[in-house]
Amino acid sequence: MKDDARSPKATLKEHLKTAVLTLSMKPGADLDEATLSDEFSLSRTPLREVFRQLAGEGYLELRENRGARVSEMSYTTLRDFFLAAPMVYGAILRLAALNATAALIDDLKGAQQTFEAALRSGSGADRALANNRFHEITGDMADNTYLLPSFKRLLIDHARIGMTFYRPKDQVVADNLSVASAHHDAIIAAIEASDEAAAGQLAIDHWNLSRDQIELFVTPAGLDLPLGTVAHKTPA
Amino acid sequence: MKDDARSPKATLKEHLKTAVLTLSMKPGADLDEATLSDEFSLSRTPLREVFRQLAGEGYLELRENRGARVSEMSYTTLRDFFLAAPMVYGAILRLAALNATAALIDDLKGAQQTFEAALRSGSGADRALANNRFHEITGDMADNTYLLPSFKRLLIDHARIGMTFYRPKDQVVADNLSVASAHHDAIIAAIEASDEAAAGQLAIDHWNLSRDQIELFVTPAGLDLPLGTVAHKTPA
DNA sequence: AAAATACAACTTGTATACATAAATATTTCG
DNA sequence: CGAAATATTTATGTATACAAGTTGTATTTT
Repeated sequence: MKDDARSPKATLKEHLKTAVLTLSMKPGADLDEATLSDEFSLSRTPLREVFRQLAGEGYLELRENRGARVSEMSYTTLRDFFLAAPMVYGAILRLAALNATAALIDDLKGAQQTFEAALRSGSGADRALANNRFHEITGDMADNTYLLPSFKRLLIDHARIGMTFYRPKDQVVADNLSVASAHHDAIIAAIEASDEAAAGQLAIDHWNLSRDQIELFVTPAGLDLPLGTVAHKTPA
Repeated sequence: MKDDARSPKATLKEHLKTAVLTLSMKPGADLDEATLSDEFSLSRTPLREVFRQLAGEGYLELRENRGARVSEMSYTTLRDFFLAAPMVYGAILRLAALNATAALIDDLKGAQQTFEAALRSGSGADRALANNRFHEITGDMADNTYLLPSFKRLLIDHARIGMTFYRPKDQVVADNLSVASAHHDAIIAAIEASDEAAAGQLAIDHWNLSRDQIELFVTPAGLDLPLGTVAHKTPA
């Protein structure tokens, strides 16, 4: 299924993937066949095939006689995610260090430049997409049929988690992002040097950073307000 | 997509999965839409949707304008497989030991009984399917969205590798199978006791057994025949 | 005789019309 | 009024017809 990038089908697929990753379509949101069919000038038959394919890749969920919706994120998601991610990503980066080709290393450097550009001047969505692209390439480098399916699902929710727990005004968050960018550079170096052990360790470090950021978000420092300031509704 | 088990669509899906797992459809084999459409009294539209879904799960591969074929197994398959399998299966069994419900433990025991019955009197395909079912249940127990996709792909090729490297006449193979069955019993015990460490170790042991059996198959003892027995073509 | 090209048969992709199931609004009756 | 039953509407599932692309074969050309 290597779609021509210009076909309406490929356009739709790209659009939906981006929308899911950037949360512009929220988890659980319903997809209407008729509407999308109109918007992308595509009949329902190929549209539904795209749904099924994206469901297979983990972007959507299909329910019998009830259409498609964006994959849910529940409160067990984060736990499942951080259980699986270090292991899978560690394996991916070790294999990437062993198997990377010169061409893919170039791609990875390009993706990192795009990521840095997005850090400086892009939107949150731009940053999430660029980061996603960077990691996808490491997956290509690892080139293991059996690890990729889980890795790609992790990347989907990695992007969505990043979008969820990002607060642009927060200095700590900004600092974390530049650390993440430094990680990317170190990952490139380890892969280029075929340094399997370093690559594996960087995977762990990278996820620890993500987890720290989420902890900051979930358990913030309490607001410093005296009790008793809650507004009461005036009786009619 | 919880299909009614009686719907022609579900029947087709079941049939194709089984055929792929048991090698009754060989890796790389082409699937003809018209023929299958006839055989399962289903029009091409839903049939193609099933193709796409099975492609998402790793049973089939779709190629633009060239229909579907059964997923290939290449030279690198075995290597990729044994790289990923111990890690993923180890994680699955550890999580299964932590999360298994009583209902699923019952299911697992039932699957193991079916497997033993197949060992005694079933065909190679029966055995592969029963074994596949057993491991699928451990995946359900682990209940981690991110690990399951890779695990399920591993199970597909585990079944196919088992079918490929099985020789019914060989005593060593038969012995290995009864060891495998003993592993299953030990796995059930570890899960029931919530013994995470034991479960993880059993995963390793189980794959080592598989790998040994394949080595036996790939590098057999040479045939003991003298040189010089090659027949020459008589000149005309 | 070998290569190139044009044609024909077949396969896949898409659109549309129809069938069926779910959701919603309406009516009926307690 | 309110709850249940029923009609209406809307959305999903399937079949079929047609369009577009691919493959194999026959013919032509060198």
